[in-house]
Amino acid sequence: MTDTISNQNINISSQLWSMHRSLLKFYGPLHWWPGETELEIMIGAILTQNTNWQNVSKAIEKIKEEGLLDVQALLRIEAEYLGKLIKSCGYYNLKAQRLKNFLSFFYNKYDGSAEKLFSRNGQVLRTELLKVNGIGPETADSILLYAGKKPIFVVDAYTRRIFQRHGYFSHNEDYEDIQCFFMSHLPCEHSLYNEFHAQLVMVGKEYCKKNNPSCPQCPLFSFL
DNA sequence: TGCCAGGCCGGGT
DNA sequence: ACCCGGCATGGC
Repeated sequence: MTDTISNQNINISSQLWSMHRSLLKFYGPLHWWPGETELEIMIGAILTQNTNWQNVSKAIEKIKEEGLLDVQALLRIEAEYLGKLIKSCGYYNLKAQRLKNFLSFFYNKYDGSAEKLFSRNGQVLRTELLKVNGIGPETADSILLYAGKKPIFVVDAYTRRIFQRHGYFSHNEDYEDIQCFFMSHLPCEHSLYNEFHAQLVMVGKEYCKKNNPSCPQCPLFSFL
């Protein structure tokens, strides 16, 4: 009985590892997250909520053009003006406020210093981030993994959809269930989680869209 | 043209 | 504890 269970677990682990290796061959190293500083990555994580990255990068460019990629500068300007700058990424009023919520937290509690922020324990910081209005589990984990280099697996719509299609999930697992699935079957390394999530997003964008059946060109086709 | 994108919140059952 | 509507632009 226990043998069966642990064999299954070993099996899942090797499947996941093998998928990751195939994707590495297919895409090469992806060097995520796109963004030069921790602040830029964290802003991107909020702006990309339910939004195409292309629209987000335009918004970030605007902020940079205005010389406002700075915690205090962004806190000083009106939310309405910030909304105009980030208009291209959609939900711009909402996201302007969410950015300000996060930046206030970041500035008031950590002096706007990424070094101070990420000197905290990952799980402790996660619960703090989740208290900020506008930061949910995926945004918190993206910040922790990609800006903070914490070994925390990020789950997004693509991850869910791809592994549903491969028969690992049904449709009612919550975020924590899926995150636990990956973290319990993979070594706890931030570089692995970084690369794997980036790979899943690439596969999702190109081969696993919503109403787009799996095709032989998909690098994960042989795993179906 | 219509559908989709790297979610999250608040209110109602 | 779920379920749902709202938020909104730009690309294909």
